[in-house]
Amino acid sequence: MMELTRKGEYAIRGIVYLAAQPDDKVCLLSDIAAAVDVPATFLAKIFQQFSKIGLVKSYRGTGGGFLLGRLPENITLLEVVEAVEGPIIPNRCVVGAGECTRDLSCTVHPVWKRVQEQVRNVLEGVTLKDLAGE
Amino acid sequence: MMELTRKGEYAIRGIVYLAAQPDDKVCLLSDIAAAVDVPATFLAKIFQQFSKIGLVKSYRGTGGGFLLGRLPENITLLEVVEAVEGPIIPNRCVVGAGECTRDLSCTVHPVWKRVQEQVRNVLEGVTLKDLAGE
DNA sequence: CCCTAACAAGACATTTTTTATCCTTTTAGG
DNA sequence: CCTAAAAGGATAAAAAATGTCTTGTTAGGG
Repeated sequence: MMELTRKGEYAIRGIVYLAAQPDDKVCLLSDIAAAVDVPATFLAKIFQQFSKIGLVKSYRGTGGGFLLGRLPENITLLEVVEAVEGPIIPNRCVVGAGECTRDLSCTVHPVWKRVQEQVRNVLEGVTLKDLAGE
Repeated sequence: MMELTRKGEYAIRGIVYLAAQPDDKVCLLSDIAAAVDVPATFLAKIFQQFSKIGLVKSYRGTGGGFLLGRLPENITLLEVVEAVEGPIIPNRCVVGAGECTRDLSCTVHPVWKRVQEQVRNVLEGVTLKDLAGE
């Protein structure tokens, strides 16, 4: 339970690799994929998602590639994970009122809410700088 | 991400229902299923898992059915969830040494470990008595 | 202006997991 | 024995995860 998918793992590996590169080095997708051992086509999809929300910047054409959208210390693990896995929702109930028909009587509800908060807290407290190790 | 499956939801609903019953009332699976709005055949599988590890007791034949294996205050939500969803493992790495080849270099590892602990803590702090409301 | 390098985007295919259902077997009571 | 009820195994349908392929777009360099 609560397992990160491959996609999530790949996403983290890929962006942590970027974070570990010299500041404005532009990296080829193919190089990143090879370095972190992820299928290049799959990683492409992941980085496209990152690109859309500005987690990474991308350049096309000759000399193109990827680099981090912000400073590593300003990108949290939470952002990375939620970017590819969607919001952290341990239970459908947590989403919001109305989604859970047994809303009022549902005593489990607040428990999942707490789980959600705890997890988010941990992930929010870790930046790519931490993960890249300086 | 981190979403409980239907099975998990059903499991909780089912066993919380049991916990809310008078102490040694034996409940029919069909009644429980109807009450908590879960397919009876599916709930049967879930309760079989519960039964194997003693979370519930079952009796066959006429007058048979299910009741809680222990007092509601002695069964934690963690047990219930792990019984049907397996151990709480946010990331394959956390399982143990050797499972993750990039073990040593994996800076993400300890983060997931912390997530795991936080989640387990929350779920362990809630009992079926809490959930059944008295 | 064209050719090539590189990412973007969408459609498609495969595999695994989830979500069931059904049938047969076992156990127990009456 | 006959019926009630759970146990267990096999199977099936649907959804999600995982990956691939093809085509489009953008940019640089001769």
